[in-house]
Amino acid sequence: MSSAIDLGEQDEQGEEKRCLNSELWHACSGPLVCLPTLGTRVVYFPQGHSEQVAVSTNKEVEGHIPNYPNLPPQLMCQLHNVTMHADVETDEVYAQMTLQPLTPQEQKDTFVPIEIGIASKQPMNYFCKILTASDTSTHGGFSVPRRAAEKVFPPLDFSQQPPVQELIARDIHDVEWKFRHIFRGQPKRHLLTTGWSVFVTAKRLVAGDSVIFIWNEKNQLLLGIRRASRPQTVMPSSVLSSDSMHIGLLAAAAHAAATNSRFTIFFNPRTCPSEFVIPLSKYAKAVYHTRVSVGMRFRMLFETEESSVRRYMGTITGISDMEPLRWPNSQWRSVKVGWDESTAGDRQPRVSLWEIEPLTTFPMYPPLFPLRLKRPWHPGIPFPYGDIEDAEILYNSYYDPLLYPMVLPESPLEDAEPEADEPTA
Amino acid sequence: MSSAIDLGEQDEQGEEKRCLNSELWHACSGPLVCLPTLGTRVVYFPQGHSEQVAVSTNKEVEGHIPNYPNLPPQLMCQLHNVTMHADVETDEVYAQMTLQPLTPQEQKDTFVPIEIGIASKQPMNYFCKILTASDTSTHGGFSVPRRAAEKVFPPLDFSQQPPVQELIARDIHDVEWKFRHIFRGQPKRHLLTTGWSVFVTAKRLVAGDSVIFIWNEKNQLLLGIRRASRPQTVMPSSVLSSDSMHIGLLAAAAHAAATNSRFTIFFNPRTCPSEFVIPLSKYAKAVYHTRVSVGMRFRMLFETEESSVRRYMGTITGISDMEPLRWPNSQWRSVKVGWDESTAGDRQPRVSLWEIEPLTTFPMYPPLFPLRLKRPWHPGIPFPYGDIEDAEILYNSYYDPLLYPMVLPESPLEDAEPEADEPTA
DNA sequence: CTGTTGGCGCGGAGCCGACAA
DNA sequence: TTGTCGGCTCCGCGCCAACAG
Repeated sequence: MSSAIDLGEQDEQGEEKRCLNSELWHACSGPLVCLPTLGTRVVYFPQGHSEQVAVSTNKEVEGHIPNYPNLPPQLMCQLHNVTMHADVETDEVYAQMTLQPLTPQEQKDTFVPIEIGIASKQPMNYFCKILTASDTSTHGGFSVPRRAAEKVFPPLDFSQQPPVQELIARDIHDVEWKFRHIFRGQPKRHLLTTGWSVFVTAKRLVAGDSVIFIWNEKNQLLLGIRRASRPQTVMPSSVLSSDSMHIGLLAAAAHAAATNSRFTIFFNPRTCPSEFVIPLSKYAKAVYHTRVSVGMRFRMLFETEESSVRRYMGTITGISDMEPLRWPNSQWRSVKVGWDESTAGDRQPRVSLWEIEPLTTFPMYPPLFPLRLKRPWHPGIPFPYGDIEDAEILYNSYYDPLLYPMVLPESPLEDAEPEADEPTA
Repeated sequence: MSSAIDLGEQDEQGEEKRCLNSELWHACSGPLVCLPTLGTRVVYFPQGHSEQVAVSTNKEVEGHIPNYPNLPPQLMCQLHNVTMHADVETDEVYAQMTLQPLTPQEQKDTFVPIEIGIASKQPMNYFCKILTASDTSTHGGFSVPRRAAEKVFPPLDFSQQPPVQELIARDIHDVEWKFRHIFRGQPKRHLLTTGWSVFVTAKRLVAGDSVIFIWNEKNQLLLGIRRASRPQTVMPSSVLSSDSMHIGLLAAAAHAAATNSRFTIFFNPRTCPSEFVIPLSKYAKAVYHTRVSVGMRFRMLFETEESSVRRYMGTITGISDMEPLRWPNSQWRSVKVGWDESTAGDRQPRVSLWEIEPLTTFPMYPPLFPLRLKRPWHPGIPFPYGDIEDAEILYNSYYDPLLYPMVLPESPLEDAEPEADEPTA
């Protein structure tokens, strides 16, 4: 029950619609969302996946979750499939990925590629407007900001009085919507009148939601929506308990890791606090190439309400495991931070290394020869700072995996305990 | 995001609304739905739970699902909580249950109680009408069947011309809806006019859906809906893959069974093909008290479109495991049947013993003294017909657990294999 | 430049009985 | 008994410019 944009091989689930311009999907997802490239190697974080489920179901884990000792906090995988989707009911965008954990041999043979994912190619001719009360009321139409209209709408014929034209825009399901675009009033302004209210009604838009218009290279007008209400989106509680969902994602990943078989995940960019499938190269660069220490200043990108990007500044206050018992030696949100601005409403108190940009860059010392790293991030053995709470200085390695091939552990599972189903504490 | 009707102890999830008349929930669920009683012992069937997920997500299991050898096909549990809910968006009814697998000691001490669940007390003064095209069009109101109006609506004052009154009905979320009830036209008929269309719009009703009006003992008018479209209800595919959901429910139940801890399930009576949590007494009566054989005739209750009940006749064509590899010795849909009427559209080709009513009843031979059954339905040891495909005659026991206490296996897990995460085939 | 409001006209929501099934 | 339709009325959707921020 969703439209799909297939980025690669055959979609396993027989989705029908494809070939929709992925610009619209990315525009709806936001400027910071970046999907990994099909066929490349990625790192999957069960903790991040769990966070998404917790946000989606609006419930933290309540019951007891079994341990999966063979499931590392970061799981290297081959990305076999990436498809973009949009919920038919709500137009909520999400991506489906098919991952396959790498065998020890594959990990050994791995060379970290250079590419770091599909750049979130924000289209040039687009605009995003937050709907006002007037835009969504039944009293009138949609007031188009002047610059927006001139940039993304076809030019009006100003010989007419008033200048009018019909706009045809396609939404993410490839459905056509027609609007009357008129330039009138005193002072003059661009308006969408006829056709606008049926769109608002059909999409159930309210003041505070946003619409996105895109004029792409093929001279097509695309139309997307983004809902304001972050809290409590879908609540599929009537299907499966949230505890079972948490167990399900962990057990599915653990099973796939144990058997080197494929598993499928969904990524909801609008609800998910942080991406939990990232390119291996991005991970390697951040973990082995970056030196961070307590007190260090950093920048981090955030999305604004108007769908643009701004930087927030902060200071690293600690480096430690987020969940030492369940996920020891995890890179997920291992950096504790404080934010400069007091209005740090939804900014997390913990971030991951690849999310931030340290300000004080140390000079790099490339090694004289390719360094062989003996299981540099094996979950079974501690990190350099693995036992240090709030370490003073952390530097992972001078080794640059983007410049030199990275040698990976020969057998990441060889000293792990047999998988059991036991309580944590 | 749902209303809840609490049947017992404190709801763990902090739901706010309660105390709604459960008559409405049962009316919306259908006349055959019967929830087990709080505090009693029940039998949980992972296979049935899996069926519900498959129907809800509209996807069969595609990937590979790990085995859970310690999870028996029928799991005896204590029922700690039962709450009735309705989805806020769709009014879809569902129940939440908290189950706790019994310890070997508890199973040993079990006496099968007599009660067999909350009788689905269909209220007396109610009616259910399938909406016509005229009922749902914007052209007019709702045509009330004469008998229905006279039975469940307050009597009109026929001294007026025409007789009119205002009806106030509460839906399952306790929201008030007001309607103008008038008796007019030539010939005279009961109609709901003002207020009806806003209800149809708000609930997104279409022709084919049903409405239910109930006049309960407290002189309250209740109003429920039932949607016609059985196929593809909610599709929460954007949260968790259906494979992960299947794994999740199995892993959650297996973990709870291994640790004797509580787990939570949701039951959707409108989408679920068969109830997968049934009272222990009902199970025991069907499995130990009933003799069935190939060729035997039986009756089974089904719900009609008009929310009433009718019997369909059929013949038993075989008795065997539905999924011999994954669920050996399972009572779930162990009876293969053929239906008399060729229009057996959605009637399953396999049913469970407790769903049918054999027509040829053998005389009962109560034992002279309480019979001690050594693990009569332990999953690790075969049933009397466990190795027989399409057995000619099956009789489980003359022992009647409703008349005599049933002695249960001392340790249902003692000879099970250690839990592993291995492929099936 | 753009959000909101008063004015107002017209299309469809919605009430009615007439039919017929 | 009740589903659908033509007729009719009137409410409110929706187009317009006038403001003001």
